[in-house]
Amino acid sequence: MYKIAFDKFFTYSFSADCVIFGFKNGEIAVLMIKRAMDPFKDKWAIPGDLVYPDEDLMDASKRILFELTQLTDVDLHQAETFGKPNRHPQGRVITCAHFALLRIDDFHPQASSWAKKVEWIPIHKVPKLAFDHNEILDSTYNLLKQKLAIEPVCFDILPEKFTLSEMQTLYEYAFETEMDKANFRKKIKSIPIIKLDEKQKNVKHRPAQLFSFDRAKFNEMVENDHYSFKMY
Amino acid sequence: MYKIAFDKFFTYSFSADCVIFGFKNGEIAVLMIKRAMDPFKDKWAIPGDLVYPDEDLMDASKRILFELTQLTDVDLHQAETFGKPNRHPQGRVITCAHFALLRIDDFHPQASSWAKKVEWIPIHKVPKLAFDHNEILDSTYNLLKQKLAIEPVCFDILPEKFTLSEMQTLYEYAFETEMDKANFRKKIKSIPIIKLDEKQKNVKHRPAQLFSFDRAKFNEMVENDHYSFKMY
DNA sequence: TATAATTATTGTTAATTGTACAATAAGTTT
DNA sequence: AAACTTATTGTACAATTAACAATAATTATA
Repeated sequence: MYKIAFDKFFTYSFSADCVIFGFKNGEIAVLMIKRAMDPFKDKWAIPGDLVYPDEDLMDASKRILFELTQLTDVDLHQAETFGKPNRHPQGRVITCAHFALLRIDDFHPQASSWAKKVEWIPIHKVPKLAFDHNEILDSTYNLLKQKLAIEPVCFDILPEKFTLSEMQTLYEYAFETEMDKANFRKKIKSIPIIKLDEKQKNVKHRPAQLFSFDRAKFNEMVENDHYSFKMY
Repeated sequence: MYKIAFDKFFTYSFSADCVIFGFKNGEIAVLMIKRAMDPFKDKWAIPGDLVYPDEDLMDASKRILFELTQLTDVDLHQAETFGKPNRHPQGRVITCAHFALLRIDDFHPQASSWAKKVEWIPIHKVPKLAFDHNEILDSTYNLLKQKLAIEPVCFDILPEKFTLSEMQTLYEYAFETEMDKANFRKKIKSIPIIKLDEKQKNVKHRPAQLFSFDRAKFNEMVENDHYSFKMY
């Protein structure tokens, strides 16, 4: 087998990046940190750092996300791996992107370690980022859109109690298309959601009915009936 | 940043694996090599090896595939990355799986380097493999099935000239479901395929019409009409 | 208090697509 | 020539989608 070159620092290392998506004010946003150190000091970046030599990738992602943003209990999934030899100015770093969807209101990220700031940035307002992080973000956002079409991940990013209009707005934002209200409701008829005894509050118009996702029923349906989630 | 440990060979290295799919005799098959060296000597494995420190991931995949099987001009795509700390008995090796679909009849793999044998093995007859390669194969095959549902990749794996029954058989095999012939033909009506002036030969029954995929038309349709490929 | 404005929710119809199954066609084998 | 096998086309009905109309429940305003 090929021997790694031992005479240079950083010749061959591996990192994990965590692309965290949320939904707020009708926009999908991504959690970014401002770097407190070089390279790319003061630039916005996706939270990420090197994986320890004996550490599992997923464990590393969770540790790194916690170190930089203090977030815990985030359900991460693997995305694309980026390995251009020159993507890191200080040496060869191959990085494996991970992503998660979470309810912004239920989490309270705080900058720590070498992260100077943490902030939710709407996906369409993300500036030029450190390293190849714009490319990583694009790839991962595409993956998110694909997931939204075939898995019930919208309920990971919507509030626990949501209105049908909020759900529709999420899909309209992600798919960049306007949908008919009546038809949207018919389209989602087969998804098991629970009509709550609660309505929207503090809105300047007729308050909408609140719903929540019936995950147990959904899992049961998938097992029994070959139900498959489809939104597009 | 974390420093990689320099005092052990193999502490931290990176490999690329190439999962090559083909379609023959009504079965999806995968190209496997028999290992000529330890660890897992004489076991079947997915072609793969270490990435050079200054080599791009995709370049590495192509080089490695060529070194082990002599295949060139294979269109590889990235799949999942596997990074359990103990997945390689000799040290930490993170591997990035890649996959390709090709027309078996157009390629002639030959074992070379430390590959003792190369062989197409039907996906449902794959034995216990070296390392975590069964897991890698499963993950990549799932990706293939997902692609078959939403992209016209079936035409990469079917012969250049194919019959509609062959196409149906491929989908029936991948989705593990029987389909109605008449309805299958209606379902694919919107996919641009060219009816050739040629029929099947050397069959013991009425020969079927041959078709080929009209990729130019397909690309045009995607651009103009928001056409989207859907098979499920 | 009535009316306008806004958003939520439900309904109606026609067009499209999917499903089940029948019928016919074109070859090969006996 | 008849039987057999597979290819190909057609038909009728069900289910889904899409466009658009209508109604309901609130809040804001005159």
